[in-house]
Amino acid sequence: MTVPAESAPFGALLTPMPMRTAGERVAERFVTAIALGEFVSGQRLPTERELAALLAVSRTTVREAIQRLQASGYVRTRRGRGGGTFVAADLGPDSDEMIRRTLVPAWQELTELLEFRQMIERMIARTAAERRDDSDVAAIRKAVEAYAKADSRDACRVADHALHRAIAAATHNRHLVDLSIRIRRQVTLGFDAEPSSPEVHERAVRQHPVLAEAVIAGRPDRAAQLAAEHFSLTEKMLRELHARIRLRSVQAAP
Amino acid sequence: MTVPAESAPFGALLTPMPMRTAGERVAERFVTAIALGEFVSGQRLPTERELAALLAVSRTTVREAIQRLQASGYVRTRRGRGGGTFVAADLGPDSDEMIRRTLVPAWQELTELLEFRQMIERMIARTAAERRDDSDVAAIRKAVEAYAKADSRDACRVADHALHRAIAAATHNRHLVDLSIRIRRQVTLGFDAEPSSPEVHERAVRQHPVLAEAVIAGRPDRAAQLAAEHFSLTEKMLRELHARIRLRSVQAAP
DNA sequence: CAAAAATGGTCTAAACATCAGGCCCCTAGA
DNA sequence: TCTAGGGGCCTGATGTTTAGACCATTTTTG
Repeated sequence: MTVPAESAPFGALLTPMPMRTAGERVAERFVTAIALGEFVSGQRLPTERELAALLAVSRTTVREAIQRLQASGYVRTRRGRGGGTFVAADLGPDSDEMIRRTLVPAWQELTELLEFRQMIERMIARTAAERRDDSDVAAIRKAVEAYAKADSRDACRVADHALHRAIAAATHNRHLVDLSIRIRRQVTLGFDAEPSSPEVHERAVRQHPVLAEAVIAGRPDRAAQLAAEHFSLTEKMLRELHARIRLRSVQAAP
Repeated sequence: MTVPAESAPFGALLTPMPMRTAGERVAERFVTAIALGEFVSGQRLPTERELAALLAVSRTTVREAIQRLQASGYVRTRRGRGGGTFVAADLGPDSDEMIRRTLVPAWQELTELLEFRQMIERMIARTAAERRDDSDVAAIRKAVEAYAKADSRDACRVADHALHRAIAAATHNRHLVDLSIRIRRQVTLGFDAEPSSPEVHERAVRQHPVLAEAVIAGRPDRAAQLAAEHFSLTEKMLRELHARIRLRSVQAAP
């Protein structure tokens, strides 16, 4: 097999180097953090000067990132003493009308996304159950306890994220962890956080320790099964929400 | 567990942003590509002007990268007509040492990436076998035929890509398709081709139609199994490279 | 009430990165 | 010898990032 130097030697083979600016990358990091609940609604971010120091970047760059976040509505800033940059309290759609505008066009997309997540998380649970070591077990146990203690909605969200992240970390594969986070971010931004209802929350509360125990006990098949069930919750809720909205929509516009 | 707002309020989110220049990143890409055998010893790289166009980067940047590669001894350049940049023909006794210096820090990363791909592609194959419809089958058949007809190395790459993409498409989930493509890009570090050797290619040629048939026949478990085997090839190559380097290192420094 | 303090907002000058393009020099092959 | 195809080099323009000073606004404090 000779190498033809003419046909398409490297034509389709070399890919452009992505060149994003520091400001873009910083902003992206924050969007992810906010979507994941690392910063809860209303929370104040560190001051621009602190952020600059922590991120090892100039204040100008930090400001560029923050301005992007403002423009996208993720944060608001207040000036003066006691001011700062705050995570927007009213992230995402809250009225049915907004939900319809935001959600319905993306219905197919969201369905695929949630299905995708279910498959990925299933795989993560299985792999974690196969590979977890003592420190993973400790981290998962800690996360389960934290989840049990969470009371507010934000706290739940944070604890939920922490738990699933601990499980993902037990796979010892950074890409699985990143993918899990990325999907979660996408799901979160698609709604206002995860859609939640009392019964969903209740089921989640029951399922979490069971899933965690399956991972800890090293039972891959069971963990995978439980994860699949667990992550079907959101999809179920979404279907219900969709049905409800369509119903109201029909009622409202005869 | 309350969130201590003082001790370690933020996780990995507020760590320094790495800031590498374009030249550095381009050079890294080449080092990895050379180490994985994408460019064989003595092979001529595209001209600087071509690379600039392909990588969507200025010639200055390409030159900076090439100068780094020269300084590290990976490539030599010859001027004048018929000249160009050539992968060092005698990646001599020091070459493994150099490769190790550049690559070993990324070794864990590469291993995880390939492992990740294996898991994802396995899932894709299984899902495709479960969901393929008639048009998917037609597309896969067509891709298999095209692959059989491919003679040149480049044609093989293109056909390989097309085949795996057709299988991914049969999952009917856009995210799986995107992820598959993204991983492929990452694995080949922008060279849209696998690190290859004759025996790897031979095995791939044998495995492709079998995998395709399993998907077409709707045998999820078998398809998953075959995909896992198929995508272990690259990982195997990497392991061998790793072993070789470690061996020489031990021999050289008793 | 007035001053101080803490914050975001603005500006400037400099260093650095990147780019586009032209021109020079070197060399194999016609 | 001449020429085409390659790397080597230079310049000027533009964008990015930085450090730092200073301004504006608000809360707290004396």
